Amino acid sequence: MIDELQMSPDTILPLRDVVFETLRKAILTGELKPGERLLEIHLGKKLGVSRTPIREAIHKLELEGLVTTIPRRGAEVSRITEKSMHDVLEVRRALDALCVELACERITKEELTKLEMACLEFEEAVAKGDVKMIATKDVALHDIIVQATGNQRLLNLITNLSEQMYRYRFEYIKDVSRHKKLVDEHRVIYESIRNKDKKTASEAATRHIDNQMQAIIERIRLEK
Amino acid sequence: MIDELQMSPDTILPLRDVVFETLRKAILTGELKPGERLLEIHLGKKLGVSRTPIREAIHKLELEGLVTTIPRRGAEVSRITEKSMHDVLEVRRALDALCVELACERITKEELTKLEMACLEFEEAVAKGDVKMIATKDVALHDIIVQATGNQRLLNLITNLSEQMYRYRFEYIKDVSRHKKLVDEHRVIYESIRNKDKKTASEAATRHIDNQMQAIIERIRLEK
DNA sequence: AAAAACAATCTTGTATACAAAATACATATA
DNA sequence: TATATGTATTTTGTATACAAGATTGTTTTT
Repeated sequence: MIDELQMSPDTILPLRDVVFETLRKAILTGELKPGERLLEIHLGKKLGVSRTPIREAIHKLELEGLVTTIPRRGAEVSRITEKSMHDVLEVRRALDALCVELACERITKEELTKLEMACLEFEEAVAKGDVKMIATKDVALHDIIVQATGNQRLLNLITNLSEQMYRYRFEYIKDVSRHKKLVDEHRVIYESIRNKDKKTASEAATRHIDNQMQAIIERIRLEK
Repeated sequence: MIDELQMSPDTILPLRDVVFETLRKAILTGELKPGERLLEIHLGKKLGVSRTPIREAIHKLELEGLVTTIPRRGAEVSRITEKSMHDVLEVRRALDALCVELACERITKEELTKLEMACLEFEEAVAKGDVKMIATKDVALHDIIVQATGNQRLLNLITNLSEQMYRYRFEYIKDVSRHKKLVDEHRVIYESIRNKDKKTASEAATRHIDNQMQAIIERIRLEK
């Protein structure tokens, strides 16, 4: 007899979710560009589904902030302005500071070990100079910290805010001269969390986002 | 000839938005109770519309966190747990602190005057002991501060988080013994924003939410 | 030639129909 | 009696049809 049997949960993912993920990815990777209109019939034909799941996916994307809709006119990919990105990063900075403070209080020994590992793996990626790997390891590291807060709502919000800056995630990594700074900042964050030193941790996290903000805003100005 | 003509924007509000507002209000006021199922045909009959706008409204509510849906089973009003409320308030506390800090930097003279007025009106309501009025003036006061940050994203997030605790908004006001504290806290917040004293302002804002948290969590424990 | 009026087309908003999955209840079986 | 099985009902998921508003281009008028 079988004691426990777990079925793969996404065997029959609803179409609307498939469409949502597809469009989301297309927007984040820049395949669908800011300002581009999202026509329901057109997308439906392209993806081989009816308008209904397309509509539902578009609405979900709207709530996530990735698309903007005008009544009786339809949806378009949200335009990114310097102001909107600044707004996002300003909030993100505060929430990241909150994250590390809460992590100081609540992180477990296991998570702390994982965090140290993530730091090392990040340094390794930097040593290799592999930009894609650096980005991946950076996300992994921050993920561990958010998880350690145990706050689901905080996790959701940070995930969403990160999404808004996805297109620019390489900007602050590409500049090799910043690499040492990045490694140092991660180390400070890790050590201050280990020492339960909230003040140092939150200052480091704030600086960390500040640096990214600078790089991203610079990039947006260039796009004009 | 007419130079400018502004049409009332909600003359032809889409049905889905009407339904959304209706359901939202019903949930916030407790007419629809946590755990209650939201059946599409049933709601459609009740509101005199088809399933389509109901579905779209439900999805929007889901993204706002007010309802939870299980695939192939449907939606129900989100259940409020002590943990989930704690998560919400923990984030809210940090964002409110951010708000007053940004307000210190960016508030205009006009907004500062409005804020002072709002403080006085709040005190007036407290003097009268009118709980409903106190709640209204409290919201108005905080609204001015969020507006003063000029950060649209922050405004959206705080609005959403406030929504999650709407049902409990009277809890910390009903207790008359807390009234003096509330008035004092508002005054400290106002004055420190005027003096551009970020530290004092953010500490006061944090305490302000902490007090609410205490009252609300207490209330939730009693409900069990 | 410029502005207004009109018509054709496109696109969203809403309703409805049908398919598939989940649930509940009754019946059969050990 | 407890468990399993089968069936009817309910409910969501998706497709499609139709109505109404928005857009565009053309024609008409001044």
